[in-house]
Amino acid sequence: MTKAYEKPDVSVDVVLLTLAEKGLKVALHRRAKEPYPGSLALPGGYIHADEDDSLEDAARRTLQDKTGLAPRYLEQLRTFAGPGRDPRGWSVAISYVALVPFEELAAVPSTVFEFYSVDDIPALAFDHSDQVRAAVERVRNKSSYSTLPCWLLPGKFTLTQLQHTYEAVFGESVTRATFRSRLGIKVGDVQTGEAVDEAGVLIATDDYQLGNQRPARLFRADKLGLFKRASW
Amino acid sequence: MTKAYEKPDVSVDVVLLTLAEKGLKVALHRRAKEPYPGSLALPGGYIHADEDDSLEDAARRTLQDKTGLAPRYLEQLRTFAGPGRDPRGWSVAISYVALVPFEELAAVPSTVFEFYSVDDIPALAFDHSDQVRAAVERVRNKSSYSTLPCWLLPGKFTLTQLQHTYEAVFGESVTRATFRSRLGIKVGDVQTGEAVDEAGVLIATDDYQLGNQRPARLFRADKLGLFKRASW
DNA sequence: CTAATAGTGTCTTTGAGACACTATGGC
DNA sequence: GCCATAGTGTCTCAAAGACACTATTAG
Repeated sequence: MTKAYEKPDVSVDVVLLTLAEKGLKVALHRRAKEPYPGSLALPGGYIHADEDDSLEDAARRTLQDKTGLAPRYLEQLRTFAGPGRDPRGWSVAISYVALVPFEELAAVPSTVFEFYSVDDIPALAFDHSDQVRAAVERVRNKSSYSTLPCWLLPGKFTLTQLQHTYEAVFGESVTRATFRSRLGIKVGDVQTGEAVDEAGVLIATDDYQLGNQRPARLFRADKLGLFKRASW
Repeated sequence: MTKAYEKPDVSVDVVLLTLAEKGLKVALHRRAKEPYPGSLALPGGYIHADEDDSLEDAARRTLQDKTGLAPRYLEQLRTFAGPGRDPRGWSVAISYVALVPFEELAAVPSTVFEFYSVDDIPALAFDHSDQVRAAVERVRNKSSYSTLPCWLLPGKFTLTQLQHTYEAVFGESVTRATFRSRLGIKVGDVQTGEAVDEAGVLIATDDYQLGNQRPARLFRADKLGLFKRASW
């Protein structure tokens, strides 16, 4: 009963998603080493028992090492495991989802990642295609009842930009008024600066985005807000 | 770069939940061995790389070995890990939630488990309290937009029993008509046997539960159904 | 002034939920 | 007949969403 079972390999993979003009994209890199050299894969790596204090730490360290990025949104997705996903044997991969504004990715050398539309994913190493599918499903689903899409935008954004983000995530359009009422923004509060979404998370700043039109108030979100009901 | 990092221990833990008269209960057993001998803990065990074909297999095997149970509902919850959760060092625990009808537990010897109300959990070994909390949160949340509570009932059940189950999970009552409309059951369809919930998962059988009143049609659910909108 | 986009008031329709009425068994 | 619980029809009120109107900038 106290037989020592062979320990499986344990790694952390990160599904890094961003929003480009044509919709959600996933960041993939080309593997150099065995197994699957030359294949596209998610960024990931082994846990470093001596330096990682948590799984999230390991995920952040992996991204930091490979790209220098520190994503503002990082969430555990699910754990993928089994005897067949890695030719070296029984393995465990704890998968994370990271959301990064497209603008931040300009700082990453273009040789590190290739970006692919999440609705048109090529063949990937290991079970990484499954991980991407699960991540996209999670993001779409969670966006329907939360302020999650805020993390695909820069720190400050207009309501119209946020609306376009939701529309890109879901591939569906709504009217401005409908969008705002879905967020739970009470009419009249945008101008007074008391605008607040249903979850009390969207914060009106005193800055405006100027341009060839009426200036638009800029908002920010500090934490994830959950709506009472799904709405998309 | 090819330094061999020490592999963490990997185990699977199961949060086994059931519904007794006074609400949701979690099954706990008293540990015999180190670490934490004498403490209450979740059932769990190491992965057996030679016999487990998946994580879910490992979870099922664990339950089978300890109790002989084969839960109809089993779902991966989340992975808990870190250097501090087990005194033996960096460890990874993939947590599963299992739902079992109270009736099925009669077959398990009463010495195996003690049942505790999920809203009044004692101190547990490792981070098992966190796991229970997360499991309950998941079950409550998912019940608000799915037919998940069906798995807390025997194979066939009346709509009233199902309503009582939802009410026990949430600790809140509604009228019969409200409950049925939440499921999306169209009026008039219960009697004709075409009754179907919003997700098309509740199946009307031809059996009725008799008693000192008008007989109630029995239903069954084969798979989990998701509603379009949360409703509790 | 016009063009362009931001913000809001109003109306319609849908649907959630409370209530009360009808149905059908055991006694 | 009565009691008890199952199943359903109806009404009300609130929220979702479309549309159109007003507001504020640049040029």
